[in-house]
Amino acid sequence: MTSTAHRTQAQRREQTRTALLDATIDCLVDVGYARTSVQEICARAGVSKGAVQHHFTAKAELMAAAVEHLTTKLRRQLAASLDELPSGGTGVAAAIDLLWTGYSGTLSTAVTELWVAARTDPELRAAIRPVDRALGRATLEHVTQVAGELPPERAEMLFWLTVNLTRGLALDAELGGDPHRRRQLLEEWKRIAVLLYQDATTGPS
Amino acid sequence: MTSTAHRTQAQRREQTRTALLDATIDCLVDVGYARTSVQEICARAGVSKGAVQHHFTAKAELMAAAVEHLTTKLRRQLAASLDELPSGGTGVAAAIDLLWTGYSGTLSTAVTELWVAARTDPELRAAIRPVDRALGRATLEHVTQVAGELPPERAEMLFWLTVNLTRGLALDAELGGDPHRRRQLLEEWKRIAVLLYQDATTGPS
DNA sequence: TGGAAAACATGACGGTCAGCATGTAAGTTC
DNA sequence: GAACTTACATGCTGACCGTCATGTTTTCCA
Repeated sequence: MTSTAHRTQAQRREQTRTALLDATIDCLVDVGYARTSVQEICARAGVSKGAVQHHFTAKAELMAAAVEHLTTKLRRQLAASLDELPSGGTGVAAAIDLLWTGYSGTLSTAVTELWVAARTDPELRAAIRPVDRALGRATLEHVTQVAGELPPERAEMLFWLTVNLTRGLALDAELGGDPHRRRQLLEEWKRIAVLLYQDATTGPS
Repeated sequence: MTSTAHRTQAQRREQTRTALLDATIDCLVDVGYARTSVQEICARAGVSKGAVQHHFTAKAELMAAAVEHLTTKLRRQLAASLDELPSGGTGVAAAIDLLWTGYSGTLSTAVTELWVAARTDPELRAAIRPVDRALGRATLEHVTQVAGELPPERAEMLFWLTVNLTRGLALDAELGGDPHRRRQLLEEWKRIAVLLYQDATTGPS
């Protein structure tokens, strides 16, 4: 951790800025969007309300910045779990596992909070949509890179099915659904996906 | 609509109570959980804050009651769309459509709001869990009744996969994702499910 | 080395929130 | 029809919210 002695202005700025954004994410995960107040955020970040005022003109702007911060973090995490995979395309099942770990972590929990909040907040929604779409495309690329050679149309279908299923499962997990059943469902889906993969490569219907 | 003249006490009570609960649901759908205040609710219900105070000791209790109100409404809606189906088991695809319409309406939007809020609110969570589990079981029964004769284990698997996929799709819909793609994904999933159904009946792996 | 500028802290303001005390009207009971 | 209970309305209170005006510290530059 960088010391507090003799930091350049850019360093100071960047440091408290990321501290604020990280604190915002923590807040979303811990207390939810409804109770994510500026006071709570800067309490966790260890700065004053004046600081957040200096960096972001309004709370909405902070949230918009948090969205970007979140997606870059998610992308980084995705890349990291990609590196951990055994080399070479390890198939559809591995790709699905990848997506599940990506969509079931704390970062995605924060994303879900923002998503649901954005439904009734046009400003936040406008901030989220492009970033999320970009993340989706990037993830699709990374995943197809792992999944092996599928017909691109079929791969995209499988990807979006998996993403939406995973999001649903993540929601279930958030509310303390049965983890065993989730595991079972995911395994079943992997079986199905592999089966479909064979269909698509050996003989398209 | 019942007139306001000469209502019995029980009628008065029930009337404003449901008015409050309906207003709560409207509020959740329109402005989201974060901005669902007691004032806003009783403004929509056309009653005063004293009324909600009289019926529910605290806001949390109102929300808990709203959860029950919601699930009973959902159950009613499910039964209604069941009646609209052509008689006899119309297969897996019809069952999936049924689930999709159930999970993509405004009622489910409200449920999602409460769900996400409940993640960080133990009290609300405790109120939701049992009711939601009961709804899940009831829905499973109704759906299997439509889906035709599947091995019960297989049917339950398909059911939960569909539910979670549908919830993910509903989330996507809430944020203004591409409706065409959602339709496409749902059709694809129906194709897959029917395929699996054949597998399960003709020859289990 | 001293002044300008950026980064941050402090305190206050208007507004809204949930909860409560108290008052009023409608229905019930005798 | 009068006492009584229930259903609801009104108005207040303390707390918290986001925002802003103003002061203080830190870095930068000449």
